Amino acid sequence: MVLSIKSGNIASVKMTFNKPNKTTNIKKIRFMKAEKILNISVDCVVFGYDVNTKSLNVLLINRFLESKGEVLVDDYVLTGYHVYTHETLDETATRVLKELTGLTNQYKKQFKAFGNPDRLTNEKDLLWIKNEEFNTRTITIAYYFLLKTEDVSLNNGNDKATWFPVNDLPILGFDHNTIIQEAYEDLKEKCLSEPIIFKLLPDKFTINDVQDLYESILGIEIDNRNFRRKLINKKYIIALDEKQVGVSKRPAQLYMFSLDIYNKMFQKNYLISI
Amino acid sequence: MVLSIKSGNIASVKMTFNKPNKTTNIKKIRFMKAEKILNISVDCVVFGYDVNTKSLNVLLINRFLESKGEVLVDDYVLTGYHVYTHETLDETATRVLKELTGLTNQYKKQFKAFGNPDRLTNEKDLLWIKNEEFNTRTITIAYYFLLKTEDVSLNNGNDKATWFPVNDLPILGFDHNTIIQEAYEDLKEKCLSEPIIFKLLPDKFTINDVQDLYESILGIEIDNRNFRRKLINKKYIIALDEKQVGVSKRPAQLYMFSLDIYNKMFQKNYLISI
DNA sequence: ATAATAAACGTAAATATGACGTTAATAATT
DNA sequence: AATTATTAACGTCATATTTACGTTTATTAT
Repeated sequence: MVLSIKSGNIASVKMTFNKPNKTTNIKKIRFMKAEKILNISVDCVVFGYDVNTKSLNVLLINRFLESKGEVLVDDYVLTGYHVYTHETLDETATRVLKELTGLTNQYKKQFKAFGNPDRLTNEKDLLWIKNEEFNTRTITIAYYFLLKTEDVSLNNGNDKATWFPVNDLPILGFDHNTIIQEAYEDLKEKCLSEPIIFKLLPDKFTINDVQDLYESILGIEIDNRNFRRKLINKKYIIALDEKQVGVSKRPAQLYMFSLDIYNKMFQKNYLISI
Repeated sequence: MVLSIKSGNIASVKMTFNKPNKTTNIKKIRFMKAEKILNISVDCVVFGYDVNTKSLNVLLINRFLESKGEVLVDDYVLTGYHVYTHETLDETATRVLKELTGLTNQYKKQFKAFGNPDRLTNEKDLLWIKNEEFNTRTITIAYYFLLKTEDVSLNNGNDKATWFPVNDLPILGFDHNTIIQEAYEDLKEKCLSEPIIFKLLPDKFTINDVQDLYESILGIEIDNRNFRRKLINKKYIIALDEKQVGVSKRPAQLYMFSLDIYNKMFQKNYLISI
């Protein structure tokens, strides 16, 4: 959306941002008695994996602010919004994702709160905040989502959302580079011990797809023969009666992941590995 | 401390709580220009291990509120306080621990934010909040600390702090049972892959001390012979020229943990165990 | 038919784990 | 001074897992 606003110290302002537009928002507030908590927000690191380009991406939105023909701010930030008084933190995160992508029921994890007093105090952030209704001393609860890049259509028009490879991010507004970095660290760790890798892959995948994804996330090389054996032996990795189509070499066997079987088989092992 | 306060709907109130008393606090605010953020707090789960009784404990403080001779609230809660505008979340946690125990430089971890709209809405909580300066819609950033029970002297007089075994907690105020439960789950997980166990033990310990602690935390039995072999083979578990003293059976070898050696040896292994 | 390519399978050594039996050292007791 | 009780500490073997490679097979393109 593009808005013309008069507010703060800046006389005439054009700005774009990922949030419900003012009119809709006011209606919503009157109807649901929703009130934003002005110093508490949720920011979402949306990880999307592109199985074709083998790229782990983060969804960012353009933060654009112009006054009297001068571009004041033009960079990228995470998607996020204030917590409403009536909702849980999880609900805020779910709402934010839905408003940006239309998606619900994606894997989501609250991984850390960021609350340094100086987290919103660089020059561009201050310019931006002047035109927003929020507090400089805002604490944000950060979540990350895991989904498939292909599930998100970026043709919604209004939101200037763009995928960036997680290893090739621009300098972001606020403390959002830090937030992504910490989300990524958490993802690296968690994908080793929980089957969340499959949240990033299509329902039908090849063993090599899984390996490529692990290599993308972890930045390492894995021996294909050992990896293949390991995965195939898992009861919850199920070979389908299907093979790849449209490939110009020997087509690979397709598999699926069964969360049901995983959960039934799962038993905490207390292996101490320090 | 014991305070007599007139505020809210309750005419004459006696209350005790773990926080800087009003006078000190106001002075501090004037001097440092400290201002509490009224809807953001930090709560601390202080885990303390008692190597003698082999008990993993949580430090709780008594929440007591009396009006006209009637006891309105008399239960336990975690220690916590509002975040000041000038401080980071980590600093808040450090401050809260120091005010309760006098301790600094203890292992600390931010593990989750709790922000359900109904988290402070049971009867006792509402009574309590009436006499406090904070918002019913408060979000708390929860930390846990790992230390030795013996390092905390509870004879400070004012604070009614008490150790409770983590597996035998009373019903707590606010959502503090939930918070402790989640801290405990995080601790269970983390102690398997990081050498944080040693934060709970004295500098000099026996192999059996470590095993007992693991068994306390995880609630499992471990084969002593296999566990011993495993630990002794670690380069960073260093045998000292000392043995236990004052035991009435064969005294055990004392060991120490070298974080230096651990860090030098440490290299991330990307073992995929899903 | 043949070549090129990637998928898929195989093998052996090294390492780690789990289950259990045995020995050694010390303090208390006689 | 010898004996006993008790806990610390060491040892062994079978099995499972990991690592490091070599080999075969199926498919498409030529």
